[in-house]
Amino acid sequence: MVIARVLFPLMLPEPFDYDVPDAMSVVPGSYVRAPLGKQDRVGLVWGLRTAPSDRPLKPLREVFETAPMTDTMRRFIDFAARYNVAAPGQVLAMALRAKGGLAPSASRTVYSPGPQPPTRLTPARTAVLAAASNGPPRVASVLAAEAGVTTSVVKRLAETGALLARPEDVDPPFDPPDPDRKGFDLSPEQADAARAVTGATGRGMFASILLDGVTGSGKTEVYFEAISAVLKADPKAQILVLLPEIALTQAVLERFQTRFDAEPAAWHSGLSEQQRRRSWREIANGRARIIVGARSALFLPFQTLSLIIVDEEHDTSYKQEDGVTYQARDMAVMRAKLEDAVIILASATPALETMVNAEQGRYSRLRLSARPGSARLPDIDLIDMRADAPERGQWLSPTLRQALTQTLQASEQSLLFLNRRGYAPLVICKSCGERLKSPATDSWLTEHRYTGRLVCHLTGWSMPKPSHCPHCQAEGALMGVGPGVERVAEEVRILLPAARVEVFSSDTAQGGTAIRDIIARMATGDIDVLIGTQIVAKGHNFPNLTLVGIIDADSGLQGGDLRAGERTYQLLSQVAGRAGRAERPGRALVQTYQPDNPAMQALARADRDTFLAIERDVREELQLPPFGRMAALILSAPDAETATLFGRKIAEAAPNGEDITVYGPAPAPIGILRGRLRFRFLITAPKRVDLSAYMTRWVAQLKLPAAVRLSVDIDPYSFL
DNA sequence: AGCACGCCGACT
DNA sequence: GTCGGCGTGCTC
Repeated sequence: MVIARVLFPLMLPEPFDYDVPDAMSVVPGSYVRAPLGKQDRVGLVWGLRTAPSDRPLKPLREVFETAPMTDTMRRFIDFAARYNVAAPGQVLAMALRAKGGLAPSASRTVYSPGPQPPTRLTPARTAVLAAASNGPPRVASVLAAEAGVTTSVVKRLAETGALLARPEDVDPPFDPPDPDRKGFDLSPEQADAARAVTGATGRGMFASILLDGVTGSGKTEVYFEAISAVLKADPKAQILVLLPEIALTQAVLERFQTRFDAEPAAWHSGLSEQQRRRSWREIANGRARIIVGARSALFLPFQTLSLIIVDEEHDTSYKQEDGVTYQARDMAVMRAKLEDAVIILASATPALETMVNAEQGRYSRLRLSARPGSARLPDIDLIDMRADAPERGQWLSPTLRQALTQTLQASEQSLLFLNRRGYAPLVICKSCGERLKSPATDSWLTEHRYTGRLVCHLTGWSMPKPSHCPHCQAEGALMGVGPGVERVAEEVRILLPAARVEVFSSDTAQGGTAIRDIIARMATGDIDVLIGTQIVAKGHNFPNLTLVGIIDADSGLQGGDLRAGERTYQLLSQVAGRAGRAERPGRALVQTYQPDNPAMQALARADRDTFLAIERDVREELQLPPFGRMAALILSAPDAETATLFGRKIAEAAPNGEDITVYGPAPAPIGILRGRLRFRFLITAPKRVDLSAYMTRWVAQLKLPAAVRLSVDIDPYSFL
């Protein structure tokens, strides 16, 4: 008998076996319905084999007509599951996220003017015919409502032939894009880049290209040329354009519409169920040619994926943080490789990982320089904190204080960047000089005024701020030393009592809604001074923002978060992008104690490549990504005792691995989520180690109660 | 992910 | 005495 191995879009460890009825024809990749427990569920045939049945199997119920998923896509799902330490079914679920996409499109009857002249013209009939001859074919109820009559008039007219009734898909195919439509005239530089890109697509082989060009240099026009060439070369080719979710606006979709004279298939979280179903069906059946989507679009079951474009490839929103965690940009490169497709990574401020890949020859690199008159970097001034020192107990230099005051007076916005959560990164006793440390490690405790606790960011341990020094018992002698975002906010509020000041860190804004809310208020001008950790450097557009202050560039450029330096640079570039457009020069003030440091100098000169080269060397020396590997293991539990207990058990269960270091458990960056406590392990390893396999081994052997949940994050992004 | 089984609190 | 809470385990 023929046995089908069926993978369900569920968190199951492996595919299940089913009997294929004789009359049914299935191939690997077929979408099927199969009984699972009490119910029928949709699954995917992962493999077929002919074998005698060793035990009774349930039969498949139904095969869907949707084109089978390609072998390549199934290999990609297996790869993504293994790499990101997820069940294949969880990854499959991302590919099938469209309810009703497997059923053929529903159809409805629409009416347009018919061949026969109307007989027995009544006022009601005249009104319907007038409505029908005006505009596209519509359903009876709409037509009748417009004419102010009932649907029976429409139906009768259709019977006489005065109206033509025609079935129409509720989810119609997308119009084919026109590849011959002329785009903008390209500058010689753009034309060169376009030629290089179309040369790569023409070979029909895997190629990865970094399109490195500043804002306004015409990256979009270049990749439009590549899309056009691919559309022309292969009438079946599908093209995926990934964008950060916040960039996926109607205006952006219209750019595609204008360029190719057809609406692209969109894929993002804001689609209605019907739009989602339509996009999915057309993509899965290979009919949708251009797909514009957010990161999750990468997991759609394309038939012939020939070109992938990852726009703003450095954007941190490509990193999926909950459920199955993945980095869509990196997965996209792998998918392109499996599909023998071309991938273009486009950015004005490429991620360091991408730059290293380009440097090592894994990506070829195309550069576009700025058009004259377009945005340029803001004036970046280094503030030498030794000469221009703040008052005792303050963190803002006189120069920065003055700039903040001026900016507020001009009714413009300021943003202060400090990569330290909480109020103060160190607490000491004024009386005896004791530095409060975490009991388990030697690391300092951070004071959080927001919660009134002292927290160890390394081990997760925390306590309410004591009133006496635990060492000398002196009362009220404990003092926070050094700046955190909470303390800088305090200082700004004293300096500018009239200003609306807001702190933006993972402690004050948890979850997408809170983050969007604060961004919206900044964008509409409801905030005068925003003080934030790395979370602010996420690629937002604040038109009235003209001053950026980097409080402690030295800490941004070393230690803490390994991407902080990069983000400092991206943040500055971002103010730049606006300065040109608003015709108002942006200004950046960078406070540093080492103005002669080469990285600082590069930053001040807006010399991106030197800046990144220095960053790169630091990472290489410390064997941090992309030169080493990292993973996080996040444990969540309903209460502190359970979390602590299992945190210890999980730590003990860590397998031995050569050169693998496990840190933790420490409190996760978002320590409490949906009422659950979260702790986190960090794992580092050299590049040659298969860290995914290590994490899989670790997690597989654990026996945990259902209340304790684990998730693995390969190459985590948030560290604080 | 569903759905059932199972063992402890307030109710017609 | 039951109804039902959601913790645990299974689904080819």
